[in-house]
Amino acid sequence: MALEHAILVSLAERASTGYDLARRFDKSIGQFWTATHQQVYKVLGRMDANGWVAATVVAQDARPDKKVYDLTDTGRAELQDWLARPAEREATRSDLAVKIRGASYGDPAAVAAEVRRHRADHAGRLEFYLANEKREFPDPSALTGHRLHQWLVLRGGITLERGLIDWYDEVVAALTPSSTPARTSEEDR
Amino acid sequence: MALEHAILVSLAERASTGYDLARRFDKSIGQFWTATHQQVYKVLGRMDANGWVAATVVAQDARPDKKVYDLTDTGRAELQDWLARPAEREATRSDLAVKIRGASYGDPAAVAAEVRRHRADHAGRLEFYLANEKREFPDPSALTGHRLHQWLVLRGGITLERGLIDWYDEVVAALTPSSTPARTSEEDR
DNA sequence: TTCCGCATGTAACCAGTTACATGATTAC
DNA sequence: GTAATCATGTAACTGGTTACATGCGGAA
Repeated sequence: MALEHAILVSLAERASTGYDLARRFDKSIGQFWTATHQQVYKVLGRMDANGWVAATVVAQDARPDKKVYDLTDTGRAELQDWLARPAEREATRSDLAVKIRGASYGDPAAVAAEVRRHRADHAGRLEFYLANEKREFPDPSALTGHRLHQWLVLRGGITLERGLIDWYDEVVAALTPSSTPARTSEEDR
Repeated sequence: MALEHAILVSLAERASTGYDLARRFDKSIGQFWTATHQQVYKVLGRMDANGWVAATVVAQDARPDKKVYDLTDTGRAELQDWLARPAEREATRSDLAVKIRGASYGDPAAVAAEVRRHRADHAGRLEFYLANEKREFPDPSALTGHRLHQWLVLRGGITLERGLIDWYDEVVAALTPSSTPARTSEEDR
């Protein structure tokens, strides 16, 4: 039950339409919280009914009308309150880890290949984050306020991606019968 | 839809009761997949109906009867098949990250305190994993087969916990106005 | 006597996913 | 012509959580 709060944070940064929120959940915020547009609209409706957000209908030409949502005072108070409440430790769920654990009940080489595929995927994502960091936060030491906090979350993404990549490398090395003990290239670090 | 498969892996390692499976999901397997006993019983029922597992009722004295589940050939085939299928990239969800991102809309110091709390929690968990590793896998280079795979998953847990701790340290440092620039102790590394 | 471990479940609920639906404009 | 972008939604379903329920035996 935290999509509500992720939306509150997102709207605190900038008033937006459901459509736009959904897109933002594919990008920066989506690093640690994702949502489809359907889910966003549903929750936004509930939040509106609760008085946490309010919509302004904006007519556009050559475009469908849109509802721009913004926080109400109640919403802002709820956000503040939520920030002070303790957060649950989040349950990590990983299909791939379960597959690694079960590798000997199938074909370990196939599992290794799958790990390699995920390794590449995460390497790409890491590169994307690093490029973002360079572009958006060229001078981290000068950051304060919400820009600093945004950067910190990006740092989290970077650190976790690096961890995953390291781990996947370890797994691939252990699962590959290595006729050549040469390691995979490190070009992403 | 992967609790099924986590259970298949768990049962491949050892036939067990639902109760026992649920407990194991709090421990080793639970590192990357958790489940309550209610959920386990429900899924186990479905798997039984599907013919993936079969139960043997064992009467006990001074204890309630129990149903010991084991894989059927169909279940084993399904497990093998699943291991060869590609795994989805798992969506990371973190309340705490959302709070960090939104810190300036509340009290950043309170968020920092919360991060510190999680830091301690993960440090404890890391210690637990490291102790496990020492106890259960004293000589990793000698490992093969499913013991190797179990160790690899434990390694993943260790790597990810370390990453989280590093990140939390970075966040705490950035969020704390640091009259004393002394870092928090490193006793967990 | 009170709590913990063993052992199994049902029922209600909630969050999130997938499929389906509409409709205009703009870029290739 | 065809796909992508903007823009909003409904409906059915699924996976998982929370609350509730039962009952014995042994340890503190």
